[in-house]
Amino acid sequence: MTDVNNTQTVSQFPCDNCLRSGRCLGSVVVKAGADHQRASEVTVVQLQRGQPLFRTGDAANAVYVVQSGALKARRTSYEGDEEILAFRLPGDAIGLDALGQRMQNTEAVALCSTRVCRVPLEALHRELRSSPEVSEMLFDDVGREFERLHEHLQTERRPAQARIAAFLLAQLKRRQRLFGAQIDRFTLPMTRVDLGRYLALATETVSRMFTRLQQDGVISCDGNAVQVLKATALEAMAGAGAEERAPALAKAA
Amino acid sequence: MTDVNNTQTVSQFPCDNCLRSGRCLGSVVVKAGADHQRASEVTVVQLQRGQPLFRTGDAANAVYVVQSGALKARRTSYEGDEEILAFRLPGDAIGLDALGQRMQNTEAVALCSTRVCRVPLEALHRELRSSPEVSEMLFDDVGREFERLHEHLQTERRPAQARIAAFLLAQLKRRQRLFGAQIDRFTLPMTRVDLGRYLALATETVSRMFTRLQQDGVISCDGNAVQVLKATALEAMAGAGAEERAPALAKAA
DNA sequence: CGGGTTCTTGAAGTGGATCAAAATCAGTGG
DNA sequence: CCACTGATTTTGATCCACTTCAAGAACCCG
Repeated sequence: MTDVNNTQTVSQFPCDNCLRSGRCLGSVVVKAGADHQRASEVTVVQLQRGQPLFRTGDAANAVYVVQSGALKARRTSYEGDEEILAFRLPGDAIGLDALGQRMQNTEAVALCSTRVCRVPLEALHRELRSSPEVSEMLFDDVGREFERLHEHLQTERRPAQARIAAFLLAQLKRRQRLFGAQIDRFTLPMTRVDLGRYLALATETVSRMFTRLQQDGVISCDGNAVQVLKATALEAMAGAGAEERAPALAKAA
Repeated sequence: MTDVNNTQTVSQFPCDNCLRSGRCLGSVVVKAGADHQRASEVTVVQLQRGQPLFRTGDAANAVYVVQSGALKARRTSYEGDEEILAFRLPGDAIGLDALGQRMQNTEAVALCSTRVCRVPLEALHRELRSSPEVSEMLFDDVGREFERLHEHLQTERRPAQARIAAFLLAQLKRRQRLFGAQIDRFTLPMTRVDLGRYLALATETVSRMFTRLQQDGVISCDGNAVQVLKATALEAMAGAGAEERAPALAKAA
């Protein structure tokens, strides 16, 4: 099956190959439907790097949950260039911001090969009335997204170094939650440019901050592969901003 | 009736004295309840200037709708000072961001004498299942709030002048929608300090921008009473930022 | 191996923060 | 009605974090 956008609809059993099976909005809707002997209209969409899940202005007739891969939620600024509002990782809901809207006013683009679960609004509305689990899960996701936006707003008001530190920490914790392990290395799915557009920093500044974090021995990284060496130092920077930098700065002559 | 916080619960018929009667989340919940012969648990709360509707950490067991007056939604930044996430005017919902949460992670404080409609989450959940109007209205409010946050995020990435212009325009349009008339003057319920904390600008910068807007003849204002003289100029500034300022700048020697 | 992105590094310019201080305003009580 | 106190606002001068501009360097892919 292929839809207008050349996106692939993969399976009729959306949760079959999903890491988060049973713990996402999609799955509770599927389950609620099944309880009433309804065929699920929830489908899986496969995207390639750079491919949009939807564009600004598209009819907002579904919400989505990321199964694997990563996407960015973007907008176009007044000056005409890209602004990134969020990165979406497995388990994240997409499109909640269009709940009351007719149209999408953001654009969701895959950062790499990505699999997404599509939940039609119609099904969501219907199961919302039949199952308290659905409304609970929806409220959870909505609340989490508000919380993330509030945090992000706060982050953007802090100095560059703190923004990067906060971002890396968030990524780290996100992966740890996702894999349930104490990992310390991961690969960022987004470019420095994307990161700048998410954190409201010039690309050059992002780059400089990465360099600095490496010099200070807080992280080590090769391209987008990052290893966090001193999580506590990151936390300190994310919290405390630029008041005081790490002690390791006696090196220039 | 008086509750723990010294807030006054005023009436058993919450919509009686409300300008927005019938066009808000509270009223559809009341209506849905009434349809099932249920006594409404929706109540009205009266607040004085400076009085909190709820504090960070309070149990999140209700959402609210402003009937009259104004509030600010605040948080404490890492540095310990106030950050303002939103101003709430009549018709606005408060507390949607805590939908999936147990606790409030913001604080809502009245900016002046204010009347708020309290909708217990329990009632909301219940009527959500009985009435599609409720879920529709809720989704509307949630979507609008996401949209506002996205806009705000974009606004904060723009130069100071554009932020102030965008803010004033938003206020103007808000009042026009509220009163259904083409008004051009209104009184801001918040101080310059509050405004700075909302727009992520130093108070001094806010003040300077107001001065400049007056010098350029775009607005005229006496304290918090603002009159918009050239709405189109405001729009241009909100859109175009500081690339080019109004022509009237040949005055310094 | 060429040609495009993406990333890094350096030097210079600037918007807004910060510091400092005066001016205005809002109560409050004599 | 006015003097007094504290909060809010305004204005000026200085400073700095980040942007912008400019150029390499590294990477990636056909």
